[in-house]
Amino acid sequence: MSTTTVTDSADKTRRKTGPRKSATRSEELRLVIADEIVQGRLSPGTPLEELEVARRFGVSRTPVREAIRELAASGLVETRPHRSALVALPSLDRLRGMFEVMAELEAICAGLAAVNMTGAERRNLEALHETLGELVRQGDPQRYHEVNENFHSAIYHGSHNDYLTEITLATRARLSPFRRAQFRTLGRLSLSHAEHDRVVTAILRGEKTAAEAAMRGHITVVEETYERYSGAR
Amino acid sequence: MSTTTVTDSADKTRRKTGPRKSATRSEELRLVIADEIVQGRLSPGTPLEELEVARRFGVSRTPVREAIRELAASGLVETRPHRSALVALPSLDRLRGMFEVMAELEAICAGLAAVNMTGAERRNLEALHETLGELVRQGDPQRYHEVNENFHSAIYHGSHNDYLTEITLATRARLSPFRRAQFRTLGRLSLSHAEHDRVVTAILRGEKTAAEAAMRGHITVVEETYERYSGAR
DNA sequence: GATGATTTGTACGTATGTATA
DNA sequence: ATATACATACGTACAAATCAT
Repeated sequence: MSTTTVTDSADKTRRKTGPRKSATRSEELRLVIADEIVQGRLSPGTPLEELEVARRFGVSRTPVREAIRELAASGLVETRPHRSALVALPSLDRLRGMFEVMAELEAICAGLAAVNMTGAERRNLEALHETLGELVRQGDPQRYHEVNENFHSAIYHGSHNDYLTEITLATRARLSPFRRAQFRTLGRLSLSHAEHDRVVTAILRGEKTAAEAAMRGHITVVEETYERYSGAR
Repeated sequence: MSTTTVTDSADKTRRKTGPRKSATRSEELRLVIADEIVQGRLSPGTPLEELEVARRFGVSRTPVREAIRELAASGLVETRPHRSALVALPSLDRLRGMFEVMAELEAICAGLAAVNMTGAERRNLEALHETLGELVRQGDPQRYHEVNENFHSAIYHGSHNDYLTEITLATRARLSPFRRAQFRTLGRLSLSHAEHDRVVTAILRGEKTAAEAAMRGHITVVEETYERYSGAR
């Protein structure tokens, strides 16, 4: 039998409960696929065939097409007319450029955060930093990675510039498939934390230029870590 | 020169002639609508009804929907589920943030251009600068505006960082509907050129930091010009 | 607040373009 | 080189949501 009329559990009525599902299928697909790319469950270069994706999610090709269109515009996938979309696979040159921009964007965020963060935001940043210190001591790369994301996000938001925060998050998402191996070694973990310390100190003191420099250095080191693991291409 | 020229009869077959039309209707629509927004022919806040747009271009709703989706992802239009898309109308606060980011992005471009530009690129930048000087003397705001776009684009490309160039161009496009009144006064024209001079001098000398500072100052002044003309909102 | 009109969201069929034998 | 296979591009029909009255 065809899979039409999905029945989808008798609940068609409006449910205010539940984890805030997105209103349209396109949007839901976009979020799920983006997450799969960012989390690395879909590797760069993987083709996204409309029919295959549609079957996988039990929807028609239309919302799939629209989701892919938006993912392409946001840079997570690449499309060419009359050919299947692919999970984005930037050249090494382009990746270098993206890392360079990432360092500058994060530096700008840190500089603005040093000036604009509220007292509560500064205390929160300090707390995150201390948590990360604990995780270094415990040697937990997995959780370090998670809290590290929050640490950086806190600085983006601390800039009090929504547009800056958006493009920085977008760039981070596009780079995320290529920095997976970052915290494999404990040495890198502890070095990262030492660099964070310089960033936090500068921000808490309100020293804009120092915060920028510290963050720029931190991100550049991250890039070098990537280049070592990725090898030539 | 081709003498045949069959005067497009019912020509549905492949026509290699013509001004390189884009491959798909969606893409063509996206480019045309984006241009209308950037050029100011579609004002911020204008609704983009799918059927109306479809009729205007003589196509079905499908490619219109896809074009609008991509424009939304690039920030030129805003969409909300089950409601018509609108030409983007950012709050004044958000606009300030976007101008702030623009200044930083252009500063980064200028700094990298100072280091990375080739000899040919430097000569081309100098030539553009001289042309702009001519246009100031002639008092031609219209053409100044046009060449000014090329001047800034030349610096973006001079960074030799494609990703940086892309997000800078995208931000400029999103801001363009809000800096229309920039060169209304001759005083502004001549001031702009004086600022350019500092930028060009620093770039030609390869002085990264000076180029960044000069460009940052230039863009900030542009913002202030905007704020004066736009009024409170 | 309910109802009809309008507009968006999704499904599906067919045309068209691309790659491969 | 022509033909064939296959995926996307577009159009159309209908369902669902929003809005205007």
